[in-house]
Amino acid sequence: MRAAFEPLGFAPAYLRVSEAIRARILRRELQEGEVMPTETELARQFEVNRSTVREALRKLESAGLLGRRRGGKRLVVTRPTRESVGGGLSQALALHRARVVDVWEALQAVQPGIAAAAAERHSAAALKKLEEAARIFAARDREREVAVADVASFFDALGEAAANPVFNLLNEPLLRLLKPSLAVIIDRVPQARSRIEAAQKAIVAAVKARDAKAADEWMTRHIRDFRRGYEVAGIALSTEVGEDLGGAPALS
Amino acid sequence: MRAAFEPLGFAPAYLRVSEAIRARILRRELQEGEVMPTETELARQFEVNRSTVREALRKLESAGLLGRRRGGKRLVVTRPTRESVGGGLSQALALHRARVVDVWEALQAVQPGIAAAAAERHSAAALKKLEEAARIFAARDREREVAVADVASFFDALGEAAANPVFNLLNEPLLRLLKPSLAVIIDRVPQARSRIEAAQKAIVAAVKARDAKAADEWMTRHIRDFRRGYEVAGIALSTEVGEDLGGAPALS
DNA sequence: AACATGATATTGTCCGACAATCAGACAGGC
DNA sequence: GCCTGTCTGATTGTCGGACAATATCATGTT
Repeated sequence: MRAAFEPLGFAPAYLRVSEAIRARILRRELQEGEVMPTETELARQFEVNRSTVREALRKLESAGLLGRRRGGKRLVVTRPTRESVGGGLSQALALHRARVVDVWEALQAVQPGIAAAAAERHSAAALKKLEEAARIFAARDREREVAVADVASFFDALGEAAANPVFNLLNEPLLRLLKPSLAVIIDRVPQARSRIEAAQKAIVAAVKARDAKAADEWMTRHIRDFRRGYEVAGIALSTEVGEDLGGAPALS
Repeated sequence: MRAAFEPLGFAPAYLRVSEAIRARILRRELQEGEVMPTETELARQFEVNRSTVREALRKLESAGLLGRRRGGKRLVVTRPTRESVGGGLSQALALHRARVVDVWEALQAVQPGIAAAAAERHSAAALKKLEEAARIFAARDREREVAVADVASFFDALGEAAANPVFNLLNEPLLRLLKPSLAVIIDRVPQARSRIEAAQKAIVAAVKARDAKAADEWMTRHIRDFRRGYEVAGIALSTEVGEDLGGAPALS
């Protein structure tokens, strides 16, 4: 009995519908921004009930392939945003019991490469944004948790400067998971702000000078510093990263 | 007119239901493996119609938080698999017009770190799997596209050896996107197999010796070799990675 | 204990209905 | 000309009920 039979794949209608639409989106037959036909029309075309269509649409919606304009009613073809992808990924990581040290390690692996890439091929506009991000963090020295968001912005800007969508998408979830613990660090470690500021300045300089090697090294040091931060702040490296549940339950 | 008004956030019922369930899963009040109440029961508890509940469930299903056992009817709480997360991410990357060079660059950034981590703290079992993966690739010298899957397995095994869920989840989508072009390389570049084999051997040795630095370096070289492969195989680095649409439309 | 059997529960799908509201047209007032 | 109010139609969100197919479970049989 060498070859056991696969259960023959009957998929329920709502899945087949959603796959059909998904395929057309990925094949770019449905372009980004295009408004979808109405539910009734889709039901007519697929020859299924509207309820069935709606179930299919919900799947695509939460995959980030369909969305709607602010306050809009009709669905439009969308390409998954950093947020939607990042949300899914960080949620998954939370459930996989990822620890801060795991996230840190990933950052350690990824960020230097991003910095190097950014140094090599940033555009003028991207550089401007990066400098701006660094400036903002440096300026608002007295604010509270806004600083955390500013740090994230810096990494984001760097990711954009690297002009690599892969980096951009990978960045988002890591930063999201980093934020809570970073907030603690900034609260508890007095010198954290100045160290971060210094690192950002150095990185910006390296990027500006298109010195990939220097950018890489500074970033490596920067991330290593975070680890020191954890220790000084008394955050156990084996703490599990928890999803900030209750985050933005989607706006109609 | 300093403060513009936020649109007040009314969310439709199916979203509120899905968020409610999601929150309880993330908060671990619903444990992995637990079977969900029936749709009718949920409808009763939330005081909405069953259709509404179903739409909510479809969302969670495609987020990978709910799934069902092989041929099962009831939904069970699941934690997103590598495949489900990877599918979403690689799909997003395809739509973001990521190019092979982008994916390659990300690999270049991530893999050496993974190799180093694997060297530092692999378990005996993980090492065994890694060696096994390398052995399989080396052995099946005459097979066709299975080789590609074997390469992926090697990276997978390495990711597992690194014992970091973040690495594991990041790995998956990158490998998935790499596969098609890797197949072309193996087809067109005669020496590709032996070079990969050699690199794998070296990496395994470094990991076994718990020599993080060597593992890092060999992996760096290994990935760089892929780039050479692209050039020799005549694959333009600016080729867009395309999702293999039609892949496993989900099995009932 | 393993297995066949039948009753029950549950999902997948359909139909039809209605309120809310979004989009666009249209008219009136400043 | 631009803003406001009003109207109409189209579309979504939600509901209730229905039914076939089948997974689940308790039961009885060997």
